Amino acid sequence: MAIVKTIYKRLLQSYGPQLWWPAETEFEVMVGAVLTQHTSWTNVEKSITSLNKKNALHIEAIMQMPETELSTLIRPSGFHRVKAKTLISLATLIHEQYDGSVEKLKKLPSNKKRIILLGVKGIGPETADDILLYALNEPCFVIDEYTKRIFKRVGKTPNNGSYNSWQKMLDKEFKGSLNEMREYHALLVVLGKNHCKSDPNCTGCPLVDICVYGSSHMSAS
DNA sequence: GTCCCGTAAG
DNA sequence: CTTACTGGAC
Repeated sequence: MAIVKTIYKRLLQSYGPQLWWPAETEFEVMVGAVLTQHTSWTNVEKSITSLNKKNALHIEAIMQMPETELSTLIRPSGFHRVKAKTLISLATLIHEQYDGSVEKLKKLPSNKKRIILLGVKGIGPETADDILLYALNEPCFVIDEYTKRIFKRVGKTPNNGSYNSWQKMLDKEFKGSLNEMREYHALLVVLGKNHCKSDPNCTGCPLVDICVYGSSHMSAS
């Protein structure tokens, strides 16, 4: 079986369904996707909690909130000034162009949705794909640092290292349902946190035997 | 001091 | 390509 499918099966078997994204609403998924940029999820949770306490985890509240107040609320997530601008731009876009309805956004063709998201300053390809996958029901491969690191070590790398070439390579080899695409990204993140860190910990990794890096780093120890 | 589910700007 | 953006956990 092709390596990309094999890895999915292994990870699902090892870790079970992850049922991502952890959020109450689709807009909350979007907020979380922005806040978790280069930031650990535990810090994002602090921000989400603060926003919830202010009853501010919805489009109108974010849109109307003074930038300084919002940036204070999301402080634990880091890059808070930049991220506050991004969240206000995103909320304003949905409010003004789509009647404040995520459902309207969702109904647009997938390529258009992606272009719209990428048009928001502060939303790049990874965040756009997170939002497409977990908020707008659009199956796609999210290419984050974990994904690249894991597939590089396993021995599966695209011709050039661009975001698009990674995505094309993986989308081509794994045509999954929406739910499977959601699970795959979640499972790769779990593997990245548990084993495939920048300083790798191959002991107990469910992929050691099929990983180029893992195979050459387990014998000696 | 290093690492977090990055992005924009120079 | 490099650097700025930022704070919290370990």
